[in-house]
Amino acid sequence: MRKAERRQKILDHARDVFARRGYQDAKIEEIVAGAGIAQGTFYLYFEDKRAVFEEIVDRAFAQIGAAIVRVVPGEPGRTIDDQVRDNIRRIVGTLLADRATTQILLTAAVGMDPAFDRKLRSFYEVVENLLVESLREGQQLGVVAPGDARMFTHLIFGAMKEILYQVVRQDAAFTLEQVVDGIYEFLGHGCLRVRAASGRQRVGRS
Amino acid sequence: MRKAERRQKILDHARDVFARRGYQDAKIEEIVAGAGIAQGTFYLYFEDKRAVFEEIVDRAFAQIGAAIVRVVPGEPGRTIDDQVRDNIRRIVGTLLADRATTQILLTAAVGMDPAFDRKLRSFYEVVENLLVESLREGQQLGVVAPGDARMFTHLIFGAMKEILYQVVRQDAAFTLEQVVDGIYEFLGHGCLRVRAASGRQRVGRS
DNA sequence: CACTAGACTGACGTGTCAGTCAGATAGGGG
DNA sequence: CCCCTATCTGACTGACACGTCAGTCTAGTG
Repeated sequence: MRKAERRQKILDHARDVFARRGYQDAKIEEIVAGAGIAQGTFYLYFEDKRAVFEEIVDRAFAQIGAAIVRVVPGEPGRTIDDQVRDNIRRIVGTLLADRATTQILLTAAVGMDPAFDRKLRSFYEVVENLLVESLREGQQLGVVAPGDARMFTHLIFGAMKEILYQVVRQDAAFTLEQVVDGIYEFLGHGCLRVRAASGRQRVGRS
Repeated sequence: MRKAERRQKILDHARDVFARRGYQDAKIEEIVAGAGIAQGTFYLYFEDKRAVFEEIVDRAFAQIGAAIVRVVPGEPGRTIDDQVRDNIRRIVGTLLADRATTQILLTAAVGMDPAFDRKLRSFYEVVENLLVESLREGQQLGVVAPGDARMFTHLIFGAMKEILYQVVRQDAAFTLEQVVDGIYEFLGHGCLRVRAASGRQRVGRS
Protein backbone atom coordinates (compact mmCIF):
# COMPACT_ATOMS: atom_id res chain seq x y z
CA MET A 1 0.00 0.00 0.00
CA ARG A 2 1.36 3.40 -0.97
CA LYS A 3 2.02 5.99 1.71
CA ALA A 4 -0.60 8.40 0.45
CA GLU A 5 -3.20 5.65 0.40
CA ARG A 6 -2.46 4.60 3.94
CA ARG A 7 -2.52 8.18 5.10
CA GLN A 8 -5.91 8.64 3.49
CA LYS A 9 -7.15 5.46 5.07
CA ILE A 10 -6.18 6.75 8.49
CA LEU A 11 -7.91 10.04 7.77
CA ASP A 12 -11.07 8.26 6.70
CA HIS A 13 -11.26 6.10 9.77
CA ALA A 14 -10.34 8.98 12.06
CA ARG A 15 -13.18 10.96 10.53
CA ASP A 16 -15.65 8.17 11.24
CA VAL A 17 -14.50 7.74 14.82
CA PHE A 18 -14.48 11.49 15.52
CA ALA A 19 -17.97 11.78 14.08
CA ARG A 20 -19.24 8.87 16.13
CA ARG A 21 -17.53 9.66 19.44
CA GLY A 22 -16.53 13.31 19.48
CA TYR A 23 -12.92 14.42 19.88
CA GLN A 24 -12.27 13.43 23.48
CA ASP A 25 -13.97 10.06 23.36
CA ALA A 26 -12.32 9.13 20.07
CA LYS A 27 -9.52 6.76 21.03
CA ILE A 28 -6.44 6.36 18.86
CA GLU A 29 -6.81 2.64 19.46
CA GLU A 30 -10.19 2.63 17.73
CA ILE A 31 -8.90 4.64 14.79
CA VAL A 32 -5.92 2.36 14.17
CA ALA A 33 -8.05 -0.74 14.63
CA GLY A 34 -10.42 0.53 11.97
CA ALA A 35 -7.58 1.39 9.63
CA GLY A 36 -5.94 -2.00 10.25
CA ILE A 37 -2.61 -0.63 11.45
CA ALA A 38 -0.68 -0.63 14.71
CA GLN A 39 -0.72 2.25 17.15
CA GLY A 40 2.85 3.22 16.36
CA THR A 41 2.15 3.44 12.66
CA PHE A 42 -0.37 6.15 13.28
CA TYR A 43 2.40 8.37 14.62
CA LEU A 44 4.45 7.89 11.49
CA TYR A 45 1.74 9.69 9.57
CA PHE A 46 0.50 12.24 12.05
CA GLU A 47 2.17 14.26 14.78
CA ASP A 48 -0.55 13.50 17.27
CA LYS A 49 -4.28 13.05 17.73
CA ARG A 50 -5.01 16.73 17.27
CA ALA A 51 -3.09 16.85 13.99
CA VAL A 52 -5.43 14.37 12.28
CA PHE A 53 -8.39 16.22 13.64
CA GLU A 54 -7.12 19.54 12.38
CA GLU A 55 -6.41 18.12 8.96
CA ILE A 56 -9.95 16.79 8.70
CA VAL A 57 -11.36 20.15 9.71
CA ASP A 58 -9.00 22.10 7.45
CA ARG A 59 -9.92 20.01 4.43
CA ALA A 60 -13.59 20.45 5.17
CA PHE A 61 -13.22 24.20 5.41
CA ALA A 62 -11.32 24.28 2.14
CA GLN A 63 -14.15 22.41 0.46
CA ILE A 64 -16.80 24.68 1.87
CA GLY A 65 -14.81 27.74 0.90
CA ALA A 66 -14.58 26.42 -2.64
CA ALA A 67 -18.35 25.94 -2.74
CA ILE A 68 -19.03 29.62 -2.17
CA VAL A 69 -19.23 31.74 -5.29
CA ARG A 70 -19.47 35.49 -5.24
CA VAL A 71 -22.85 36.84 -6.35
CA VAL A 72 -22.54 39.22 -9.32
CA PRO A 73 -25.45 41.64 -9.82
CA GLY A 74 -25.12 42.27 -13.54
CA GLU A 75 -24.64 38.65 -14.66
CA PRO A 76 -26.59 38.10 -17.91
CA GLY A 77 -29.11 35.27 -17.79
CA ARG A 78 -28.49 34.60 -14.11
CA THR A 79 -30.63 36.56 -11.71
CA ILE A 80 -29.34 37.33 -8.24
CA ASP A 81 -32.11 35.05 -7.12
CA ASP A 82 -30.64 32.10 -9.00
CA GLN A 83 -27.12 32.87 -7.89
CA VAL A 84 -28.13 32.97 -4.24
CA ARG A 85 -30.04 29.76 -4.64
CA ASP A 86 -27.11 28.07 -6.35
CA ASN A 87 -24.81 29.14 -3.56
CA ILE A 88 -27.09 27.61 -0.99
CA ARG A 89 -27.32 24.42 -3.03
CA ARG A 90 -23.57 24.16 -3.47
CA ILE A 91 -22.85 24.75 0.21
CA VAL A 92 -25.58 22.44 1.47
CA GLY A 93 -24.65 19.89 -1.18
CA THR A 94 -21.01 19.91 -0.09
CA LEU A 95 -21.94 19.43 3.55
CA LEU A 96 -24.48 16.70 2.90
CA ALA A 97 -22.08 14.84 0.61
CA ASP A 98 -19.83 14.00 3.56
CA ARG A 99 -22.08 13.73 6.56
CA ALA A 100 -19.51 12.38 8.96
CA THR A 101 -17.27 15.40 8.40
CA THR A 102 -20.21 17.77 8.69
CA GLN A 103 -21.14 16.20 11.99
CA ILE A 104 -17.57 16.75 13.18
CA LEU A 105 -17.74 20.42 12.23
CA LEU A 106 -21.05 20.88 14.00
CA THR A 107 -20.36 18.93 17.17
CA ALA A 108 -16.86 17.64 17.82
CA ALA A 109 -15.22 20.89 16.77
CA VAL A 110 -17.41 22.93 19.12
CA GLY A 111 -15.94 23.83 22.49
CA MET A 112 -12.66 21.99 22.01
CA ASP A 113 -10.31 24.42 23.72
CA PRO A 114 -9.35 28.11 23.38
CA ALA A 115 -6.63 27.50 20.80
CA PHE A 116 -8.81 25.46 18.49
CA ASP A 117 -11.73 27.80 19.08
CA ARG A 118 -9.68 30.67 17.72
CA LYS A 119 -8.88 28.66 14.62
CA LEU A 120 -12.56 27.88 14.03
CA ARG A 121 -13.62 31.45 14.67
CA SER A 122 -11.11 32.79 12.20
CA PHE A 123 -12.53 30.58 9.47
CA TYR A 124 -16.10 31.48 10.31
CA GLU A 125 -15.17 35.14 10.39
CA VAL A 126 -13.88 35.02 6.84
CA VAL A 127 -17.11 33.51 5.59
CA GLU A 128 -19.23 35.74 7.78
CA ASN A 129 -17.49 38.86 6.61
CA LEU A 130 -17.99 37.75 3.02
CA LEU A 131 -21.70 37.34 3.69
CA VAL A 132 -21.94 40.63 5.60
CA GLU A 133 -20.36 42.44 2.65
CA SER A 134 -22.69 40.74 0.20
CA LEU A 135 -25.72 41.62 2.29
CA ARG A 136 -24.66 45.27 2.52
CA GLU A 137 -24.18 45.38 -1.24
CA GLY A 138 -27.59 43.79 -1.56
CA GLN A 139 -29.08 46.44 0.67
CA GLN A 140 -27.66 49.13 -1.63
CA LEU A 141 -29.33 47.37 -4.55
CA GLY A 142 -32.57 46.94 -2.62
CA VAL A 143 -32.50 43.15 -2.82
CA VAL A 144 -31.76 42.68 0.87
CA ALA A 145 -33.99 43.98 3.64
CA PRO A 146 -32.73 46.93 5.66
CA GLY A 147 -31.30 46.08 9.07
CA ASP A 148 -28.08 44.99 10.71
CA ALA A 149 -26.25 42.88 8.14
CA ARG A 150 -24.18 41.15 10.80
CA MET A 151 -27.24 40.08 12.68
CA PHE A 152 -28.76 38.74 9.46
CA THR A 153 -25.54 36.84 8.90
CA HIS A 154 -25.70 35.15 12.28
CA LEU A 155 -29.36 34.28 11.84
CA ILE A 156 -28.73 32.82 8.37
CA PHE A 157 -25.70 30.85 9.58
CA GLY A 158 -27.58 29.51 12.56
CA ALA A 159 -30.58 28.43 10.54
CA MET A 160 -28.38 26.61 8.04
CA LYS A 161 -26.22 24.97 10.68
CA GLU A 162 -29.21 23.66 12.60
CA ILE A 163 -31.07 22.17 9.66
CA LEU A 164 -27.86 20.52 8.45
CA TYR A 165 -27.19 19.20 11.93
CA GLN A 166 -30.64 17.66 12.03
CA VAL A 167 -30.29 16.02 8.65
CA VAL A 168 -26.78 14.77 9.30
CA ARG A 169 -27.84 13.28 12.63
CA GLN A 170 -30.68 11.58 10.79
CA ASP A 171 -33.14 13.14 13.20
CA ALA A 172 -34.77 14.83 10.22
CA ALA A 173 -35.07 13.19 6.83
CA PHE A 174 -35.00 15.96 4.26
CA THR A 175 -33.58 15.71 0.78
CA LEU A 176 -31.00 18.16 -0.51
CA GLU A 177 -33.63 19.98 -2.55
CA GLN A 178 -36.01 20.19 0.39
CA VAL A 179 -33.31 21.73 2.52
CA VAL A 180 -32.29 24.19 -0.19
CA ASP A 181 -35.90 25.20 -0.81
CA GLY A 182 -36.61 25.46 2.89
CA ILE A 183 -33.64 27.74 3.54
CA TYR A 184 -34.32 29.80 0.45
CA GLU A 185 -37.96 30.40 1.31
CA PHE A 186 -37.08 31.16 4.90
CA LEU A 187 -34.50 33.73 3.86
CA GLY A 188 -36.95 35.21 1.41
CA HIS A 189 -40.10 35.48 3.49
CA GLY A 190 -39.57 34.18 6.99
CA CYS A 191 -42.45 32.11 8.22
CA LEU A 192 -44.78 34.42 10.14
CA ARG A 193 -47.61 36.10 8.29
CA VAL A 194 -49.08 38.17 11.11
CA ARG A 195 -48.37 41.82 10.99
CA ALA A 196 -51.60 43.13 12.47
CA ALA A 197 -50.18 45.58 15.00
CA SER A 198 -49.18 48.38 12.64
CA GLY A 199 -45.61 49.10 11.68
CA ARG A 200 -42.87 47.57 13.77
CA GLN A 201 -39.99 47.92 11.38
CA ARG A 202 -37.12 48.23 13.83
CA VAL A 203 -34.29 45.83 13.41
CA GLY A 204 -31.32 45.80 15.78
CA ARG A 205 -28.68 48.25 14.77
CA SER A 206 -25.16 48.02 16.16
CA MET B 1 -22.44 27.98 56.07
CA ARG B 2 -25.67 26.04 55.57
CA LYS B 3 -25.63 22.95 53.37
CA ALA B 4 -27.89 24.43 50.73
CA GLU B 5 -25.70 27.52 50.51
CA ARG B 6 -22.54 25.52 50.05
CA ARG B 7 -24.22 23.33 47.47
CA GLN B 8 -25.27 26.41 45.55
CA LYS B 9 -21.79 27.83 45.78
CA ILE B 10 -20.38 24.66 44.24
CA LEU B 11 -22.99 24.84 41.48
CA ASP B 12 -22.13 28.45 40.75
CA HIS B 13 -18.42 27.84 40.47
CA ALA B 14 -18.91 24.65 38.50
CA ARG B 15 -21.03 26.63 36.05
CA ASP B 16 -18.29 29.22 35.60
CA VAL B 17 -15.60 26.61 35.06
CA PHE B 18 -17.72 24.56 32.66
CA ALA B 19 -18.52 27.70 30.70
CA ARG B 20 -14.89 28.73 30.55
CA ARG B 21 -13.30 25.34 29.83
CA GLY B 22 -15.95 23.00 28.47
CA TYR B 23 -16.87 19.75 30.17
CA GLN B 24 -13.71 17.73 29.59
CA ASP B 25 -11.24 20.48 30.38
CA ALA B 26 -13.12 21.55 33.50
CA LYS B 27 -11.12 20.09 36.39
CA ILE B 28 -12.74 19.27 39.70
CA GLU B 29 -9.71 20.85 41.30
CA GLU B 30 -10.52 24.20 39.71
CA ILE B 31 -14.15 24.02 40.76
CA VAL B 32 -13.37 23.26 44.40
CA ALA B 33 -10.62 25.90 44.49
CA GLY B 34 -13.09 28.49 43.30
CA ALA B 35 -15.70 27.38 45.79
CA GLY B 36 -13.13 27.35 48.60
CA ILE B 37 -13.59 23.72 49.59
CA ALA B 38 -11.50 20.57 49.49
CA GLN B 39 -11.76 17.99 46.74
CA GLY B 40 -13.42 15.45 49.05
CA THR B 41 -16.12 17.90 50.10
CA PHE B 42 -17.27 18.15 46.52
CA TYR B 43 -18.19 14.48 46.59
CA LEU B 44 -20.32 14.97 49.70
CA TYR B 45 -22.61 17.18 47.65
CA PHE B 46 -22.51 15.56 44.24
CA GLU B 47 -22.25 11.99 43.08
CA ASP B 48 -19.62 12.83 40.49
CA LYS B 49 -18.52 15.39 37.93
CA ARG B 50 -21.32 14.57 35.56
CA ALA B 51 -23.95 15.00 38.26
CA VAL B 52 -23.12 18.69 38.77
CA PHE B 53 -23.09 19.23 35.06
CA GLU B 54 -26.46 17.57 34.62
CA GLU B 55 -27.96 19.59 37.43
CA ILE B 56 -26.78 22.81 35.83
CA VAL B 57 -28.24 21.78 32.49
CA ASP B 58 -31.48 20.52 34.04
CA ARG B 59 -32.05 23.77 35.92
CA ALA B 60 -31.37 25.77 32.77
CA PHE B 61 -33.88 23.73 30.81
CA ALA B 62 -36.48 24.14 33.54
CA GLN B 63 -36.00 27.90 33.36
CA ILE B 64 -36.27 27.98 29.60
CA GLY B 65 -39.33 25.78 29.71
CA ALA B 66 -40.94 28.18 32.18
CA ALA B 67 -40.22 31.09 29.86
CA ILE B 68 -42.32 29.64 27.06
CA VAL B 69 -45.98 30.59 27.14
CA ARG B 70 -48.56 29.06 24.86
CA VAL B 71 -49.87 31.46 22.20
CA VAL B 72 -53.66 31.83 22.41
CA PRO B 73 -55.37 33.08 19.21
CA GLY B 74 -58.47 34.67 20.73
CA GLU B 75 -56.75 36.53 23.60
CA PRO B 76 -58.44 39.95 23.97
CA GLY B 77 -56.10 42.91 23.72
CA ARG B 78 -53.10 40.74 22.91
CA THR B 79 -52.53 40.04 19.25
CA ILE B 80 -50.78 36.84 18.20
CA ASP B 81 -48.07 39.17 17.02
CA ASP B 82 -47.49 40.50 20.54
CA GLN B 83 -47.66 37.07 22.09
CA VAL B 84 -45.05 35.69 19.72
CA ARG B 85 -42.84 38.66 20.34
CA ASP B 86 -43.21 38.33 24.11
CA ASN B 87 -42.27 34.68 23.90
CA ILE B 88 -39.12 35.53 22.01
CA ARG B 89 -38.31 38.23 24.52
CA ARG B 90 -38.85 35.95 27.51
CA ILE B 91 -36.76 33.13 26.07
CA VAL B 92 -33.93 35.36 24.89
CA GLY B 93 -34.14 37.31 28.15
CA THR B 94 -33.81 34.16 30.21
CA LEU B 95 -30.81 32.98 28.23
CA LEU B 96 -29.04 36.33 28.26
CA ALA B 97 -29.64 36.74 32.01
CA ASP B 98 -27.24 33.88 32.74
CA ARG B 99 -24.67 33.91 30.00
CA ALA B 100 -22.35 31.36 31.53
CA THR B 101 -25.12 28.77 31.64
CA THR B 102 -26.22 29.63 28.12
CA GLN B 103 -22.68 29.15 26.90
CA ILE B 104 -22.66 25.72 28.55
CA LEU B 105 -25.88 24.75 26.79
CA LEU B 106 -24.55 25.90 23.44
CA THR B 107 -21.02 24.52 23.61
CA ALA B 108 -20.09 22.26 26.51
CA ALA B 109 -23.31 20.26 26.29
CA VAL B 110 -22.84 19.59 22.58
CA GLY B 111 -21.24 16.31 21.60
CA MET B 112 -20.68 15.06 25.14
CA ASP B 113 -21.47 11.38 24.64
CA PRO B 114 -24.40 9.29 23.37
CA ALA B 115 -26.11 9.07 26.76
CA PHE B 116 -26.04 12.79 27.41
CA ASP B 117 -26.94 13.48 23.82
CA ARG B 118 -30.15 11.54 24.24
CA LYS B 119 -31.01 13.57 27.29
CA LEU B 120 -30.44 16.82 25.41
CA ARG B 121 -32.39 15.63 22.41
CA SER B 122 -35.37 14.65 24.50
CA PHE B 123 -35.55 18.15 25.95
CA TYR B 124 -35.17 19.79 22.58
CA GLU B 125 -37.81 17.48 21.16
CA VAL B 126 -40.37 18.60 23.70
CA VAL B 127 -39.81 22.24 22.84
CA GLU B 128 -39.57 21.52 19.12
CA ASN B 129 -42.80 19.58 19.12
CA LEU B 130 -44.48 22.42 20.96
CA LEU B 131 -43.30 24.82 18.30
CA VAL B 132 -44.21 22.48 15.45
CA GLU B 133 -47.74 22.21 16.85
CA SER B 134 -48.00 25.96 17.24
CA LEU B 135 -46.80 26.54 13.70
CA ARG B 136 -49.33 24.05 12.30
CA GLU B 137 -52.09 25.76 14.24
CA GLY B 138 -50.81 29.03 12.88
CA GLN B 139 -50.92 27.65 9.36
CA GLN B 140 -54.60 26.75 9.87
CA LEU B 141 -55.21 30.33 10.96
CA GLY B 142 -53.19 31.70 8.08
CA VAL B 143 -50.69 33.46 10.32
CA VAL B 144 -47.85 31.09 9.49
CA ALA B 145 -46.55 30.53 5.98
CA PRO B 146 -47.34 27.20 4.33
CA GLY B 147 -44.51 24.72 4.31
CA ASP B 148 -42.96 22.00 6.46
CA ALA B 149 -43.50 23.07 10.05
CA ARG B 150 -40.66 20.91 11.31
CA MET B 151 -38.23 22.50 8.93
CA PHE B 152 -39.37 25.94 10.03
CA THR B 153 -38.82 24.85 13.59
CA HIS B 154 -35.24 23.81 12.93
CA LEU B 155 -34.51 27.00 11.05
CA ILE B 156 -35.99 29.14 13.84
CA PHE B 157 -34.13 27.22 16.53
CA GLY B 158 -30.87 27.47 14.66
CA ALA B 159 -31.18 31.18 14.04
CA MET B 160 -31.92 31.84 17.71
CA LYS B 161 -29.16 29.58 18.96
CA GLU B 162 -26.54 31.18 16.76
CA ILE B 163 -27.33 34.78 17.58
CA LEU B 164 -27.41 33.93 21.29
CA TYR B 165 -24.11 32.10 20.95
CA GLN B 166 -22.55 35.15 19.36
CA VAL B 167 -23.82 37.51 22.02
CA VAL B 168 -22.90 35.24 24.90
CA ARG B 169 -19.39 34.79 23.53
CA GLN B 170 -19.14 38.55 23.31
CA ASP B 171 -18.30 38.24 19.63
CA ALA B 172 -21.37 40.31 18.85
CA ALA B 173 -22.57 43.14 21.05
CA PHE B 174 -26.33 43.30 20.67
CA THR B 175 -28.77 44.37 23.36
CA LEU B 176 -31.70 42.18 24.36
CA GLU B 177 -34.10 44.37 22.37
CA GLN B 178 -31.90 44.32 19.28
CA VAL B 179 -31.79 40.54 19.39
CA VAL B 180 -35.55 40.26 19.92
CA ASP B 181 -36.27 42.68 17.09
CA GLY B 182 -33.76 41.00 14.82
CA ILE B 183 -35.24 37.55 15.35
CA TYR B 184 -38.79 38.83 15.06
CA GLU B 185 -38.18 40.63 11.80
CA PHE B 186 -36.29 37.67 10.42
CA LEU B 187 -39.14 35.30 11.26
CA GLY B 188 -41.62 37.74 9.79
CA HIS B 189 -39.96 38.66 6.50
CA GLY B 190 -36.66 36.93 6.08
CA CYS B 191 -33.99 39.17 4.66
CA LEU B 192 -34.00 38.70 0.88
CA ARG B 193 -36.14 40.98 -1.26
CA VAL B 194 -35.46 39.49 -4.69
CA ARG B 195 -38.19 37.41 -6.17
CA ALA B 196 -37.70 38.21 -9.83
CA ALA B 197 -37.80 34.70 -11.29
CA SER B 198 -41.55 34.06 -11.12
CA GLY B 199 -43.18 31.76 -8.63
CA ARG B 200 -40.93 29.44 -6.69
CA GLN B 201 -43.15 28.59 -3.77
CA ARG B 202 -42.00 25.11 -3.03
CA VAL B 203 -40.92 24.42 0.49
CA GLY B 204 -39.62 21.05 1.55
CA ARG B 205 -42.34 18.65 2.52
CA SER B 206 -41.66 15.50 4.47
C1' DC C 1 21.79 -15.20 -0.68
C1' DA C 2 23.33 -11.24 2.17
C1' DC C 3 22.55 -6.76 3.29
C1' DT C 4 20.15 -2.49 4.15
C1' DA C 5 16.74 1.16 4.51
C1' DG C 6 12.48 2.19 5.49
C1' DA C 7 8.00 0.79 7.16
C1' DC C 8 5.65 -1.19 10.68
C1' DT C 9 4.58 -3.19 15.30
C1' DG C 10 2.65 -3.36 20.01
C1' DA C 11 4.00 -3.66 24.74
C1' DC C 12 5.23 -0.28 27.87
C1' DG C 13 6.27 4.27 30.30
C1' DT C 14 4.22 8.30 31.92
C1' DG C 15 1.25 12.09 33.05
C1' DT C 16 -3.26 13.19 34.31
C1' DC C 17 -7.35 13.36 36.99
C1' DA C 18 -11.74 11.54 38.94
C1' DG C 19 -12.92 9.69 42.87
C1' DT C 20 -11.61 7.69 47.83
C1' DC C 21 -10.66 7.30 52.62
C1' DA C 22 -8.30 7.67 56.97
C1' DG C 23 -7.76 11.21 59.84
C1' DA C 24 -8.62 16.25 61.37
C1' DT C 25 -11.87 19.65 62.82
C1' DA C 26 -15.88 21.85 64.50
C1' DG C 27 -19.94 22.25 67.21
C1' DG C 28 -23.31 21.25 70.44
C1' DG C 29 -25.27 18.59 74.15
C1' DG C 30 -24.63 16.65 78.64
C1' DC D 1 -14.61 19.94 79.90
C1' DC D 2 -15.27 15.91 77.27
C1' DC D 3 -17.35 13.14 74.04
C1' DC D 4 -19.82 12.11 69.89
C1' DT D 5 -21.46 13.07 65.51
C1' DA D 6 -21.43 15.49 61.28
C1' DT D 7 -18.64 17.66 58.31
C1' DC D 8 -14.63 18.52 56.05
C1' DT D 9 -9.88 17.70 54.35
C1' DG D 10 -6.23 16.71 50.94
C1' DA D 11 -2.89 13.29 50.03
C1' DC D 12 -3.38 9.23 47.71
C1' DT D 13 -4.73 5.62 44.23
C1' DG D 14 -6.00 3.36 40.22
C1' DA D 15 -7.49 3.53 35.60
C1' DC D 16 -6.89 5.15 31.40
C1' DA D 17 -5.04 6.45 27.03
C1' DC D 18 -1.48 9.14 24.61
C1' DG D 19 2.75 8.82 22.66
C1' DT D 20 7.38 6.16 22.42
C1' DC D 21 10.88 3.07 21.03
C1' DA D 22 13.41 -1.15 20.72
C1' DG D 23 12.78 -4.62 17.82
C1' DT D 24 10.58 -7.13 13.56
C1' DC D 25 9.38 -7.43 8.89
C1' DT D 26 9.63 -6.56 3.91
C1' DA D 27 11.14 -5.35 -0.48
C1' DG D 28 14.66 -3.81 -3.26
C1' DT D 29 19.60 -4.19 -4.68
C1' DG D 30 24.07 -6.16 -5.69
